[in-house]
Amino acid sequence: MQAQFVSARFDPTPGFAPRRPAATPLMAVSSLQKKAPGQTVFSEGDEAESIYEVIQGMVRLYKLLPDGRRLITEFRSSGELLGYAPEGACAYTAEAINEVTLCRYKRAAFERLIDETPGFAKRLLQAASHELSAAHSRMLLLGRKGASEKVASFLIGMADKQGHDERLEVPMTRADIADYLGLTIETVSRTLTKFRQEGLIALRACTSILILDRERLMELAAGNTDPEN
Amino acid sequence: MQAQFVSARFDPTPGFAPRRPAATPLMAVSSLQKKAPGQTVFSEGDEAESIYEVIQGMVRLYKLLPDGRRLITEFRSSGELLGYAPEGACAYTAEAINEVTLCRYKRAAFERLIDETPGFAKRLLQAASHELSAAHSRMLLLGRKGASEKVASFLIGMADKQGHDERLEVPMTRADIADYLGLTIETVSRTLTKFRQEGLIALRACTSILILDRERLMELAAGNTDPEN
DNA sequence: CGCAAACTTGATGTTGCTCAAGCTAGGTGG
DNA sequence: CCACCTAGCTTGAGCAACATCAAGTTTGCG
Repeated sequence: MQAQFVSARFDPTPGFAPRRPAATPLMAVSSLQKKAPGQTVFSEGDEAESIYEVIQGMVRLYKLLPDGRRLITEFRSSGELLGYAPEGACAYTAEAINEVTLCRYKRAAFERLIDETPGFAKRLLQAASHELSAAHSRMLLLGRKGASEKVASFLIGMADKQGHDERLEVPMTRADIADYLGLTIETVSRTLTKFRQEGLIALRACTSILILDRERLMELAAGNTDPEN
Repeated sequence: MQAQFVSARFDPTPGFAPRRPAATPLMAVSSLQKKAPGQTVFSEGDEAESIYEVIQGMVRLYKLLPDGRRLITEFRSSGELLGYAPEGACAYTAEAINEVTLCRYKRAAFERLIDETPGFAKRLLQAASHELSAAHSRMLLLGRKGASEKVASFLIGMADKQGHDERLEVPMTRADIADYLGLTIETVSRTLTKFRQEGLIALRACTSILILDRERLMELAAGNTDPEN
């Protein structure tokens, strides 16, 4: 789910709501939690007993095939929700990428809130619809885009998410990026090198990318093969 | 969205609710609609003015890249909903595959119903969550499965959807299947031929498939490369 | 019966994967 | 403070899976 719909509902300052105890029914049952890089929040198939909101840091959500092939369905950062699964079992695993702070809500209390707070279910529904729309775009990317288009989409998407036009902080490894795009580490690396040689980006460090030609990257991301140029 | 949550709510006989005019507030604003094969219900980017429930037939939902590459995000059949987009614009195009009967609900009335019917928003939310979970599985398929695994997943998935263990009616063309799996027509055809030669399936006609070795197909679909056999 | 659309099959091509080194950077201990 | 060490990244060579291009074949409909 997307964009602070829990804390924001009760406190206009996202990320601080849970620290004021019992200001609302929900906060009474919420608790802060920290995760070190690589730690698991919950695993695919677990019973969904809690809903989490990311306060700080970045989380990867992924699914595995039996032989270890991995696909990261989404990255979650500050203000975003994870773990809501009315069906019972979690559909994916959630792991901390860097140092992560989470706010945890008990499932039962969350459900009660949905029932008792007029308009809350509708807000969640709108968030879920938005997320579904994003999921469809990702299917298009995974099923029909080439490597350059995938990497360009990733760069533009992350930049938008971070709100910067130019500098782009990439806390995840190349392996994470590869598993997010349905590529291998090597192909991601090669594609970034190619972008660098073409002057589309610059790499300050592995984790810090500068977007030099946003126009061209957006063209690529959109799937315009663009014969000129 | 999934599984008759509109008509089923008001009438236990799915597909017949809209035919009894004004039995509920929603029906007062619903209307039946027919579409010939290939006809468009709505297009990606259109303002979402209506929500549709499939009464009969099958609909494909897809997204396009500028150069015509297509990815079918989902097939919809009897009892399933399409077109709910609170954000305003449709995220995908919807087209009839065969002769389709739809029940159309006005957006405004649908929204009013959400606000005024206790529990309705929650039901929709649960359906949306279920759909999200399916979307994640499709990402795994599109990003990490090979051609055989994809086709096997398609066969098992369609069989489950139709409720049959053995016979499988495939109203869509090979092109539709290919665009659903992120493959080409030729690869789908070759893979089906291979399955036939291996005794996993039999083709009565192009549109009618018999599942002979469900076990093995499910193994394949799950991604078990299975060295024995 | 004939036609067109859909499907199958074959030959060749290309993209991205695999395997295999090197390289770089950040953290640790001497 | 510096050298080492390791995890992560880059680069290269060869390869496999799937795409593309090109005929044929079947199917369903008028």
